[in-house]
Amino acid sequence: MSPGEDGLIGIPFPEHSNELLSHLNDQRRTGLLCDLTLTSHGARYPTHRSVMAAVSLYFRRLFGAEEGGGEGGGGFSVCQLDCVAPDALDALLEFAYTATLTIPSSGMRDVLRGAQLLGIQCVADACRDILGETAEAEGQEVSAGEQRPPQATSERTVEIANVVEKISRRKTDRKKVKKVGLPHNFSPLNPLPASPASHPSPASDSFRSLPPTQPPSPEPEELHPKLGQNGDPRAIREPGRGATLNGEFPHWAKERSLIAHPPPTQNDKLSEDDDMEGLDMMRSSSFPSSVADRGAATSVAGGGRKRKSQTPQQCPVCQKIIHGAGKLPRHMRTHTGEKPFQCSACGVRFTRNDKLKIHMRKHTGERPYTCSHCPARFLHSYDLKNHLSLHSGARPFECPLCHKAFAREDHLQRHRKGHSCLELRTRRPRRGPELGEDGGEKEGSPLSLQAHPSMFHPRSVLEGGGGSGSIGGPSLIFPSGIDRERSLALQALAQLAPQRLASYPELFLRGLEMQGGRDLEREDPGGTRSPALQHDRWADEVEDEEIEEGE
DNA sequence: CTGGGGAGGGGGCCC
DNA sequence: TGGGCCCCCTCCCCA
Repeated sequence: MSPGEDGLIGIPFPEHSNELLSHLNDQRRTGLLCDLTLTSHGARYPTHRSVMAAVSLYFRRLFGAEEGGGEGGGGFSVCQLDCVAPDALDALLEFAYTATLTIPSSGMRDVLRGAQLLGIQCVADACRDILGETAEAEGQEVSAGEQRPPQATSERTVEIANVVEKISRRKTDRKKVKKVGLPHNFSPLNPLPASPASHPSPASDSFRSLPPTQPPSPEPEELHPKLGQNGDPRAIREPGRGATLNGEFPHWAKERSLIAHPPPTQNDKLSEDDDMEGLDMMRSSSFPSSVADRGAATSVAGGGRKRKSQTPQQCPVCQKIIHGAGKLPRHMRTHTGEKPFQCSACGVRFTRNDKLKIHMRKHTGERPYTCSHCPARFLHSYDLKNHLSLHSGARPFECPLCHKAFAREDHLQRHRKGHSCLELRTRRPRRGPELGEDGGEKEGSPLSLQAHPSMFHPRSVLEGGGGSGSIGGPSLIFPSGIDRERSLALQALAQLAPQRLASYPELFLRGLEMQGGRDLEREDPGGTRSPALQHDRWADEVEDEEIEEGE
């Protein structure tokens, strides 16, 4: 084999990053190999310097300067971050190790503040979106220029101190998970804005002058760091070795060009060409989002990354292969529960605008599907199709057990599931392995109910608890109170389409709220709802019946 | 139990 | 590549 580039084979291990992160999180929780302790108001958080440097621009700069500056080979072991509320720091650490940000709405501002201070851009962006705030609004006061001199340090620190006090007062409602309101400009038939820039809500007073971390944007409201070299005067270095949150914030602007990405816009794709050091790191710490991404990952080693075709794409949550360009975001909404399309008449919300369009027919009275044999009109084409079978008298769907015929396949399914012919059902154990071989003879018949070996069998991340194939891996730790699947979905969405985080409030809160109700009921943890599984089981039953008839 | 309607979700086609 | 539109399938609910 030639040692040249042609001989290289890229074998992707898409779960590697997830497993790696998961193991690091385990180490963090057990204190294993922790070489850095973050403290905030007495709370201590063992962590890893490498992880923090990877996720936080602040720490990257801090440790980079530490090593480059020769401040000591051992480095800091304790970093006091009293300027970040303990809960927020906890949430940010959780994010760093799980790629999941789980916070109550009441703590959103604390986390935003912490993310800004620590230079965790994507978290800051997400929080800003949730709060309906724009970087522009926050930056109004500090828009004088990108290079605010360090003289601003003193006022900055005072503000931070005040802010932290406010944070402490607000912490009492830490546990209250409230639904964040939709953006004010949300309107029926008008999806949530795709860009946080379209959120006109001003930032809160206590927030305006915090050091911004918004990436460079063409808007004149571009923020600039206001925190001076002593960002937090109360942060003290512990005896011996310790670090304070200081020194590096003025350099945000310098490095921002490395991590920045344009504000989410319609064209905000994962532009691999951009040198998005920080964000790429964070993204890669999440999980593969699609088949295409896996392919892309294989070419990363070569330097320039190519974006392969997005079709088909694999759902990072349920692993399902989604066919069709642009269909994955649509599919992802089935996990996140995001319903950006709201009926202006009744307020019902939908995941898809075409569903909303059909729904609107109820209000407009439009029934475009008219029966040619009777005055019956229908909202759905499939209803008309079913209806026509009544005229024709066709009942192509026959129960293989009791031979009762139905005009609709779903009615046959219901019949089969019910007790109608339960007593006639299979009386022998399944013969699994032979199933696929016999299926062909029934192909094409509605009665066949044949198995489709090629059909995808979705693996529910909720079932079994094993989750070895799920994105986060079995050891990913998700805080109680948030649905695991939706947590994964949120991660995936953040990675797939950052611009869609404009609708993050809905997503996030769906994730927090979804603990029951119809949606969960419909998720069918047992997987029985999977069409493929259903067909397989039916095929088994039909096969059994055939055997019995043969006997 | 059955017929019918509404809705959720996936895929194909097109722009 | 993403979104709109449509068709299809499936499930749930109601009368």
